[in-house]
Amino acid sequence: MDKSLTLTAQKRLAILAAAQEEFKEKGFLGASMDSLAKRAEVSKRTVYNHFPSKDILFHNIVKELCDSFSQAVNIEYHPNKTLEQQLLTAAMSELQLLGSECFFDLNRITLAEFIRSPELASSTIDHLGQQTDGLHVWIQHAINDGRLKSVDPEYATQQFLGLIKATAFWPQLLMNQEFPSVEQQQIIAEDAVLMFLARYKI
Amino acid sequence: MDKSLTLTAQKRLAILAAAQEEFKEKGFLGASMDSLAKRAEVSKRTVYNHFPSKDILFHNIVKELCDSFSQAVNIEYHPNKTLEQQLLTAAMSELQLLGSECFFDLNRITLAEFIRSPELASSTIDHLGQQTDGLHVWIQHAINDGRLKSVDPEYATQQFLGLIKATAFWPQLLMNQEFPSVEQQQIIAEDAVLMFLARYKI
DNA sequence: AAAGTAAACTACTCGGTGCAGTTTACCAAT
DNA sequence: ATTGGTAAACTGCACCGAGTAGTTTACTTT
Repeated sequence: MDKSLTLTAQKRLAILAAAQEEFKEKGFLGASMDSLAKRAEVSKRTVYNHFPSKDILFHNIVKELCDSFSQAVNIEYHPNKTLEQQLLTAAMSELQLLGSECFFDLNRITLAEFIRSPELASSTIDHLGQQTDGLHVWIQHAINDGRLKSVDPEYATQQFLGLIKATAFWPQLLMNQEFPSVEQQQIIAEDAVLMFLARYKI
Repeated sequence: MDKSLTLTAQKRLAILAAAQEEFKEKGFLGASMDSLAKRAEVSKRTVYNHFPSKDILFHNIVKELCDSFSQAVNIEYHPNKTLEQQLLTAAMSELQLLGSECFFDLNRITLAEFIRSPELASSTIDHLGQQTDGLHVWIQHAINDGRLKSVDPEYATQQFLGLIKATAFWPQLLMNQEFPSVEQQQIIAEDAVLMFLARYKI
């Protein structure tokens, strides 16, 4: 039971874990500090010793989840590889991100609040940076290299990701469909690449 | 002020309008019956005379919004028109739906709750039917007619709509970006059609 | 008489605090 | 190494003020 962790640290972890569950299940408003404390098997007073308020606890959870998948989708432009190959890699790595549990949890927790309060959204997005940045930079490079038609890279990125998320993100988030299998992911990625290049490749 | 409406009916409309605002701003949990009644300039008791509970009022709002745009996106397959032409029409009409205020309000109100509680989602979706049905039937027809590659129509529909929603729905819902102008809509629709047909046209 | 009204009221739940008493962690002295 | 002491952390409980959904009452308007 010791696990080489001071008891205080154990409690803290228990609180964070319980808070994550609670927020995930009930959202920010629905979550209750009493229920959360009970779930963590910790006195409510202890919760408040670690985190002064519900808001601060919530932001800690969000930040924790953000950091947990800081390995962004980094795609680098290689002039001597085919666009197909590079984009396919990007698509698969995006799919892996979408399928990862921590990323999904983060979205499940935050997006519901985003819809209601945009100011919360912006603060989190600032902290998160742009995980899509890699792709839109890649597109810019490909355009400069004369291999893609001139197009707003942000817009094209949205299209590409939208194509993937349409089948591998929104249905799972909104109607908890199951995440596509690896074979299905392959098809989704290939379709996205084919469609995208059919439109923009020179 | 009379407008040939019985006073009871006027109050009812005021309540529905106020409830819509309240739910839209604060979500189901955040909305308060007291605040709602004040907003409608109506006694709280009157609210409860019309709607026995908060849940029932909420479902009435959702149903009302659903019905308000019952004109679904109906696209019919015409064997002697070009696929481009038909799909473009469908895309534009989808964009018009996405841009319509009542449709957007419906989503703003419901999707946040959907993310949290899938069972609520399913009941509403049942009542809503499938606004995408038109398109997926169209795709099936085009496949049977030998003009599109064989593909799961549901999947292809998701891709097509995902392409459009990526720029004309999710950004507006989550980070309240402004809705694209008519010219931008035209571009979005054309891009979606071009990409889609480049992938699936025979 | 029917419907609407304000206001008080019930029976909660919520986030957050205060406090007395217990447990843990850690450091020093034996 | 065991002891003892101290400071910090944890506990449980009562409590606060505010706010919730929903009800009741007593009164007014139409």
